[in-house]
This record gives sequence, C-alpha cells and structure tokens, in this order.
Amino acid sequence: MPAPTTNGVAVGGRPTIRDVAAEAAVSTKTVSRVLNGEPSVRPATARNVRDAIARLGFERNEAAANLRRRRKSTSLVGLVVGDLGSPGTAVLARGAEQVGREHGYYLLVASSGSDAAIEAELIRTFRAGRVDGLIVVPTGSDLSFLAESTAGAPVVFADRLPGNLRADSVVAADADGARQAVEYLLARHHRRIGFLGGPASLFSVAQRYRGYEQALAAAAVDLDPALVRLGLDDTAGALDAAAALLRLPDPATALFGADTGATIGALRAAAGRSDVAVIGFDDFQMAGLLDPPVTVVARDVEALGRTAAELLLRRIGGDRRPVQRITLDTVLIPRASGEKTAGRSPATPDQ
Amino acid sequence: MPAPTTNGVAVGGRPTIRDVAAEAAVSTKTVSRVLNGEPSVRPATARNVRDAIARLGFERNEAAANLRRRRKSTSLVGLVVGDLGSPGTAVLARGAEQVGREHGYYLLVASSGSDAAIEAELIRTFRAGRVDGLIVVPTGSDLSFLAESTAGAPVVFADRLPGNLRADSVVAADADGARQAVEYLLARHHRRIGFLGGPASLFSVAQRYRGYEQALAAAAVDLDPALVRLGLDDTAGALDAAAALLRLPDPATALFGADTGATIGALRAAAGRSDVAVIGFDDFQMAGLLDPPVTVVARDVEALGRTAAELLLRRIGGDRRPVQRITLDTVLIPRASGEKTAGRSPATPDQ
DNA sequence: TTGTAAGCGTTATCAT
DNA sequence: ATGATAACGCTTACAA
Repeated sequence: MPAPTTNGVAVGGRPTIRDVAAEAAVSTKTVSRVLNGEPSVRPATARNVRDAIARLGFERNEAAANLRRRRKSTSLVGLVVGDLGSPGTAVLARGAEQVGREHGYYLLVASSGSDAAIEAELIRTFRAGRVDGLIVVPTGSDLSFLAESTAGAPVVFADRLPGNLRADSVVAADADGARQAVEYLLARHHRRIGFLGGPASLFSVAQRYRGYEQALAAAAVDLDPALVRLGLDDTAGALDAAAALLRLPDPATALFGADTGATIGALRAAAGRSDVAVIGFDDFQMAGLLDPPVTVVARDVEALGRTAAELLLRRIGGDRRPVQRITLDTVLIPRASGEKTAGRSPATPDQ
Repeated sequence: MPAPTTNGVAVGGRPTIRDVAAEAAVSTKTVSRVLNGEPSVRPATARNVRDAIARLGFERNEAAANLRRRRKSTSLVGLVVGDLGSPGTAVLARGAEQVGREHGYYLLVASSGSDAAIEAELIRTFRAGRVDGLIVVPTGSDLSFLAESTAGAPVVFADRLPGNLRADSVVAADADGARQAVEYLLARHHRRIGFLGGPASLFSVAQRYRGYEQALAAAAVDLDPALVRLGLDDTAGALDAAAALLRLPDPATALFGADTGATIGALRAAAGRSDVAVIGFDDFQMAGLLDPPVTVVARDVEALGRTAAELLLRRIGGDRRPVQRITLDTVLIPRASGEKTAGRSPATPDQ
C-alpha cells in the first residue's frame, strides 16, 4: 500500500493542470485554453504553458475532461465479439473500424470468449461512459437487460440477432442465401437435395432451413424429411449424417451445408463421388483450395461491419428513427463443387 | 431540496445518482453505498434504492467514479496492434486476454492499420486514463514520445522492440531461433545454406541473420555472401532470389526463409526438387498442409501475449524494477521440408 | 444506519 | 487576454 497524498507537485501521481498552472504562473483556465487550442491566448503565454506541460510531463485526464464537457464524446466505438481469433471477427472489425475512422472514431474490440456473463459485463463496462456507441455480435446470451436501460450509449447488433430483443441490427440474409443455394442446385436438375445443419434452435439455422423449404416449394419439389439432418454440431457428426444421406434407398444427389462444419462433413462424405454436388453456407479459408474448390453462398462480413458502424454512427449522431433491421444480401461464389449436374446418376431408374 | 439544475428527472440525459437519491428519498451517499455493495445499509433501504435505480434505468458513470476513487482502476488493459486481421494478432490477444481475465482485467484491442500517426494517437488515447496498462505491438513508428512521459499507464511492448526506446518488452528469440534452424540443417550435412529475408534494417531480420552467422561460425562453415539475399519484401522477389541460389555454380542445398514471405518463395523455388531442404522462420496457416509439409521454427505467439500481460500486470501492481527485456524461446516444428539430407546430391563433385 | 460536505481533474460561466 | 468559481457525477471523510 503506497502512501500518496502528500502535497507539493505530483507526489502521489500524475501532474494535473493545477500543477501546470502553478509551474507556468497562470490560472488553470489558461492552461485549459492552451490544451484545447483556443485562440484567445497570447502566443507568449501559450508557449510558456506548453513549456511547463513538457517540463512536468503532464497529460490531460480525458475522463475528467469529458465529465465536464458539454458535447461529451469519447471518439471511441466499442465492438464486443465472442472470439477474437475467428477470421470472420477480424474482417467484421476491419469493416467497422474503417467506417469509424472516416468519422473520427477509433474502434475498441473486446472478446467475451463466448461467455454470456462476460459478454454482459463487457457491454455494461463499455456503455458506462467508455464509448459513444457499441456494436455487439451476440453469442446467444440473454441481453434483455439492454431493453430496460434507455440510457447509455446506443447499441447495434451485427451478424446475429439478439434473443427476444427489439434492437438495431445488421444481419446477412440467411433465408435468402440458403434459397439461392438450393435454387442453384435445382437449376442443375438436382431433386434430392440434402440439408445438413446445426441445432434448429439457432436463429440462423432455422432461417437457412426456411430458405431451403422455400426453394423446394417454389420448384414444386417435395421436401423429404429423410433428407434433412439438423442438430449437427461437429464435423464428425456432419460427415456421418452426410454419408447416410448418400446411402439412402433414394439417395441425395446434392448436399447443402448450412454452416462450415456441416459443409466440411458433406465434402468428406462426397469425396470421390464426382456425381454429388455440394454447396455450403459461408465461405471459409480453404474453400478455393480444396479439390474440388467449394462453391459457397457467402455473407459479406466486412459489409456487415461497415453497415453496423454506419447505423451506429447515425444513432450516435442523434438519429431517433424506430428500430432498424438491415439485411445484407449474400453472394454465391461458384467454384466447382456445386456445379455438378444431376440426371446421369444411377439413381433414377423406374417410373 | 434536491432538484439541482433542471427539475424532474434526467432532463439533460442519463439519470445520475442524485436523481436516484431523489426518487428513493435517500441521500446520494446511500445510493453510492448500495452501488458499491457496502454492508451497512438496511435491506429495506437497499431494495428501495435498487427499485429506484431500475425505474430510472440508472447506470453509474465509471469515469466519474474513478475520478474520486482512491484506488483508481479501470479494470481494463489495452492492446495496440497494427493489423487486427492477421492470425498472429488474434493469438497474441487471446494469450493476453486470458492472463488479464485471471486477474480481473478485460482486454481492449485497437488496431492502427499500421499507420504510425494512428498508432501514436491510440497509445495516447489509451494511456489518458482509459486503461490501467497497455501492451503495444509496435509497427515501426517512432515511439520515443513515450520516454518523456513518466506519467500515464505502464506500457509493455510485445513481439517487436520499440525503436530506440528502453522499455519493457517481450520478444521471441530471433537470433537463437534462426541459429536453431541452421544448426538443424547443418546436422543434416548441408553446407550450402541460403538465407532469404526482408530488409536488414528490420531488427528481427538483422537478429535472424545474426543467428545464421553464429550457426555457421560454430560449425566452422564459411559464410558465402552469394548465398545471402536480404531486402526481399514480397513472395515474388523471394521466389526469384531462391531460384537464383539454386542456380549458382555451387548451388544452395538448403534454404532458410527468415520470414513467411521468404519461406513461401523458397518453397516455390524448391518445388519438385526433392534434394533441397527448406526451413522457415514462423509457422503459418498452411505449413502442415503443403506438400511437403513445411518444417519451421516458430514463435509461441500466445506465450508472447501471456508473458507481456504478466509483466504488465506486475507493473500495474507497482513493480518498480528496472526495464525488463524478456526473450521467449522458439520451437522447431519438424514436418518434412527441412529433413532432407545433403550429400547424395549431384552438386558435390571435386574437393 | 444514514447524511453533509469536500474534493477528484477538467471545462464552462461570467467577470475583469 | 486572463482569472475566480461553479459545476460535472461520483466517492470519501467525518459527523450525526
């Protein structure tokens, strides 16, 4: 335990503008003026003050400054994510950072390690006057406490919707993207299209399944429940499920992986099967390098970050319009795995 | 009479503890006690206050709180990096975050986009009372302004040394790592070992070259300047340089890539040449997946982050020992590209 | 157990 | 052009 509070100059810690004022023999207000570059200071006085500042190694305490400032602004925007290491996170952050910087904001990123309690704590910490606004990629925790506090910095959700909470958000078009993928397969004469995905309780999975349904319905193709495998949560499970779909009496001729794990499982199951088409939802690191290169429907993650930041900056600027939900279109990236045509397969015998 | 500036509740913005005190009909001190979980509050009073807090959506202004607190602490540690997107950054951040969290700190990451001015601004912003300490992965800019200010949060540099600045730092053993790699090749009977690297003005490149020299000297192998190619700054240049080394009258039988770019160039040049060994400095995404898998000497980037955080936390805790420079050993990861033995090659004729 | 007043480091108001 | 003083939202002495 140190014993600070002695007087004199800056014994207990950093020098304050009072120390500077004393050193320069002016008032604190004059120091403040110099600090803020106000014009109404005689050049000689200003230089004198600046010298004192340099001599003492003074640095302004921003927290104290913001406390009194009329137009409070930290020039900081926060981003809370589940995992800093995932490549998508970095890209989203870059998009948000870019837009923020164009408007004079720096981006602060914090990762919750996908821990709900930490996520909530991080959000609270950020909003308690530390940033002007916050972008959150929710990890599935209960964020309803946000609904209660009208005060605090504005929050925009990105990439995922916050559970049961009406709030500004920017997400990819899950349903449309899945529909696009399935239509692509249908156009290549596939009628037996398998769906592989994670737990249906995940909003994104449910939406992607909806897109699958819609595409089949629009093409008047019956949805065979035997071709649908939900609740897959690792690559191994996805591989088993995909292999099973290919072993059905009336097997799948194409597979749609609703997330990267499912897609990789599907690819493994279809390895060596030149007659099976595979399309995945979400681009991934090696998608273009595998054999065959993988056709995917991809979210534009950087655009997600950019758009979220734009929306957030508007809110920070005082935009009071009702809650906005922005949906960003996905892009189908044709590579090779999804271009295989059905028809010549051995599985279209009688009738 | 409460009603300070304007009456009613929270006209100018967020509610303050005065608004809460008025709402609960207690003093601000009592609200403060509840906020800080002090025991000496009657349960009924506490509940009353908590209700008022909930009703008003009050959230404590941490900046103001810290302003007065004796034991100032933001519970925040900052990390300034050049590029959020690079995989190394994420790993380093994760290491630092992990250690920080064990001690009750959250990690805030900001990226400068490798812009010197932004980097300096970020460092200033962070240290101006926003975090308790700061880890910086310097991008090569002039950080000497840090030497002047003894005040402000402590700073630890990670992965790279700050130019001409005596400061706490944690870096990988560049020279030792390179020596290790070259010794590994020497042990496999290589005597003509090419060195490929970036500009020698980079501290890390210079150090790795020193390790190369040391290994050769220790083995009493002459250093042939024709085998050294520095200043390579892209893969294409590295490929050309590596190809040239393999075409010398007395060609290289092994190549050491001092950074990932150089390593990839070396690999391309050696493609199909089963007699040429390649070792790279730094592990990379696909190193294990290429053909042949690439042997590397790798920094333990997560340990870099962890160690930097540990050192920083000690400084935050009041550790006043002299400047520390911690060097972390590298690890040689044998895969295949570096295991080829020299001797049987056609390039060892007379003497 | 609760309240009053001072003070943290800065900026804002209003003089001078 | 410069300064005295109140105020920002909160915590901490010190009472009561």
